Amino acid sequence: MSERPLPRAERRRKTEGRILDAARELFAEVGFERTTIRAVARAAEVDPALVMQYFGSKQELFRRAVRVTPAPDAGLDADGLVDHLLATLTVKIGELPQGSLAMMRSMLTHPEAAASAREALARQIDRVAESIPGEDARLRAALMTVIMLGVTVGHQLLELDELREAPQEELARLLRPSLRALTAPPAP
Amino acid sequence: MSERPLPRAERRRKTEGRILDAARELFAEVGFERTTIRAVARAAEVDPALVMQYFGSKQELFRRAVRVTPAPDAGLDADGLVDHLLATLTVKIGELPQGSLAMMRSMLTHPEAAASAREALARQIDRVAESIPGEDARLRAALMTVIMLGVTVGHQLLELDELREAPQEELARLLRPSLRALTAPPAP
DNA sequence: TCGTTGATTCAACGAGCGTAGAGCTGAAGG
DNA sequence: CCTTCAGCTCTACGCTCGTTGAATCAACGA
Repeated sequence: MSERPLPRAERRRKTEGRILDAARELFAEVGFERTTIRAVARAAEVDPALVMQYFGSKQELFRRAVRVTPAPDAGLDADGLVDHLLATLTVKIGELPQGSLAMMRSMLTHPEAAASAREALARQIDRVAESIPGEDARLRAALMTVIMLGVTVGHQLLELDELREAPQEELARLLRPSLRALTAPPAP
Repeated sequence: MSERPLPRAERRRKTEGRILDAARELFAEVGFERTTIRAVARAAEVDPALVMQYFGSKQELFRRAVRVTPAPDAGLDADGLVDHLLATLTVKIGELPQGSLAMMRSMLTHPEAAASAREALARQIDRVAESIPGEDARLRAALMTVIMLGVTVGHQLLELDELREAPQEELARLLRPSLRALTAPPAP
């Protein structure tokens, strides 16, 4: 059997990665409160104390695990924006970065996750608002954002049958008019 | 000072009510996990053991506290339905029954709250689906429901500034076209 | 080769939790 | 007035959690 001893640095990197993966998965599945350091350690096949040594606290582990990548997208016109949002939804359905799921799972019950979610949503609202014209663009952008939030929560976290069973393109097709309705100021 | 000793039955009723009110408030504010029996007891000015005596377990206290009133509404046509949903939103903004908030707060992290939320949403989807025509009525009803869910979560639980600042009628006005877009099958 | 250092584990602490059972107290009822 | 009993409190058990400091072990540098 080849028992090549890994170099120290690489070993450390891999272990830390295993811990972070395990943490992300558990946080996404059951949220911050129900995820225990001990369970993370077990899943990563590591001693609980090691998790503390590497990350200092459960809070910090959560912070590191849910680091959400801030969606790099350029300026779009209103129609392109809607397509972009719906595409995001499609991605989400397939395999939304687990870090985001972890944050969303905990955002209603964990103060820091809530703050983090508010921040991420505010960024998204800003981006959307830039792409749509009209007076109350920010408010309409917020509504578009929480609509996407509702769909994602219902689909990914609550796992509603009706949404689970529908193919992704169908969801996008049905949702498009609802989002478009918010890209321009409504007729009085 | 009038120190009229209350009759035993009434005293009991009032105490139980105080406990349930305190529980509802705490569950709505911080969710199931972070709400402790001890904190509920403190808020109700009662001994923790009494809470157990009355409700048997924290789980059962939660069940009793979040009993959600199942919205009595009759058959409506599509337009009436949209107005009804938006009116619900308006009510929610003012003072949504705290039991519902408590359930929603915990639905992502507490298994039983999740089941309860799924059930409530399924009922709502059924009711909405009955009022709209067309082939994939159920799916469209589900989307309308999660849209309302998203708005409520963003507004009531995450307390997004953009939604908090807007008057309720404005929200309803902007949201109406998005919901209407789902009451009929879309043009191919 | 050998001491050093960093990765990893062991064992335990202190706190907070849900919960249980015995005990107290004053209204109810004869 | 005295007994009874329901409403309520006191005290404590057992468990799990996050966290810590010492101990172990293997890779590294000289």
